[in-house]
Amino acid sequence: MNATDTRERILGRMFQDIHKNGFQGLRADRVIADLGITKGALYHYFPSKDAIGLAVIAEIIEPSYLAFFRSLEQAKGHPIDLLKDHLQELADKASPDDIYLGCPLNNLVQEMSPLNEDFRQRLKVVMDGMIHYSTRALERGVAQGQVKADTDCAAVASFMMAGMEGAYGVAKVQKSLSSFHRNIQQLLNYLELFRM
Amino acid sequence: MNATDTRERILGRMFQDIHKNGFQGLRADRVIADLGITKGALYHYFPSKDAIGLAVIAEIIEPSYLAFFRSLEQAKGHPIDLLKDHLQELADKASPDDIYLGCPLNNLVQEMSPLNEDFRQRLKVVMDGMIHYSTRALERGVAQGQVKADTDCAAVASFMMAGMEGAYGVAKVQKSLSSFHRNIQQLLNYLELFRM
DNA sequence: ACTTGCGCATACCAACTAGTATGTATACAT
DNA sequence: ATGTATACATACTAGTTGGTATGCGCAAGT
Repeated sequence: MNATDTRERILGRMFQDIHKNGFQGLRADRVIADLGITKGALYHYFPSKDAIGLAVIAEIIEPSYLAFFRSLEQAKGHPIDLLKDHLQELADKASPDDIYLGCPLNNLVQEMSPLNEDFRQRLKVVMDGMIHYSTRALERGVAQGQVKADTDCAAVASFMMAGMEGAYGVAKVQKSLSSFHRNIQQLLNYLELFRM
Repeated sequence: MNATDTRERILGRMFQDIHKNGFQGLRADRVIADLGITKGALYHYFPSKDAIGLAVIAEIIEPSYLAFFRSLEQAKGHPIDLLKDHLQELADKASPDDIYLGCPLNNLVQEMSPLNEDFRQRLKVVMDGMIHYSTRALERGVAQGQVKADTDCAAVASFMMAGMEGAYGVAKVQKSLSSFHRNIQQLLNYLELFRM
């Protein structure tokens, strides 16, 4: 096993532990014991606990969340359909555990935004990115006559994220996958309003 | 100062500290030092840290959140207007700090639902209550011809909560009051769809 | 062969943190 | 007056937690 493997193994488990317990609930000792490594390895790769959290955001959360939204730039098709399909896919792929543990991005936003400005700015980059690419997709739709001309694309894109995160939150406290599906369905209905 | 005063002073500060730092970030020592009392007083009223959190939910969060939604049972007026007015009031009254720290209910939901089943169930009671009373208000609206007959009242009520919580979350990471207003406005537009 | 630096392991610590054991002043009932 | 419960204060502890200091094997460059 080479060096990058160890680093990525650490990050992967840290992500999982943060997902379950939150960043403040993350116990580095627990994770490294679980991985069968020691503090020497951990602090060889990361100078502090905060650095671990920021690396998880930058190297795991941001790429996975932005991948789809970046792809909108090159995507063919009706932007409303593209966005709806993505939400539908999120709903279809969501396991009970995904719902129970919640959206990793949303969890960290709720927990860390008021506590650590570095975290907030990193998380904001992800959120702003998702909104930005969605906005642009809708604007192209307007230009191409696929989306109603009077649509406030930025507002719709922003509310799509809000609805998505809110759907995760409500489903999380209710521990209910069907609740998530119902709320995503309502969000899909909302998006449909802006189709030309 | 009598006994109930002390207990309520403790709960109030605990609520504030949880609001800022989360339950896992709550430091009882910090709060009691701030209040000028000692551990003797704290553990006289609460057997454990968990008990403090549950008391905060039951005695502070639940009453304040459910007050409006319970009032819907007796309220006169168009249910869509009642719900919209409440959301508008939330938006109008929200201070930058309210946005920065987020919705206390939502914060606890995100943090504690996967970690502590007692917390989750307490929080679920609040959330279910809000949805329940909103659903009933919409259903009365259907019966009175104020709300479209084919409305899935429970789904709309549920999504209203999701949209509200999501609006808090997006605004929180963006640290932006105007973001909150924009998203609430979109939620108001959504609700308007169901007016007869 | 010898140094250098990487990739860890071991041992340790200081600070914290929830919780406890015990004492005590005051109010109130008897 | 005396017992009793309430409402705290003081002092302490056990367990944890992030972080550090140090050492060591090994691979690669010279």
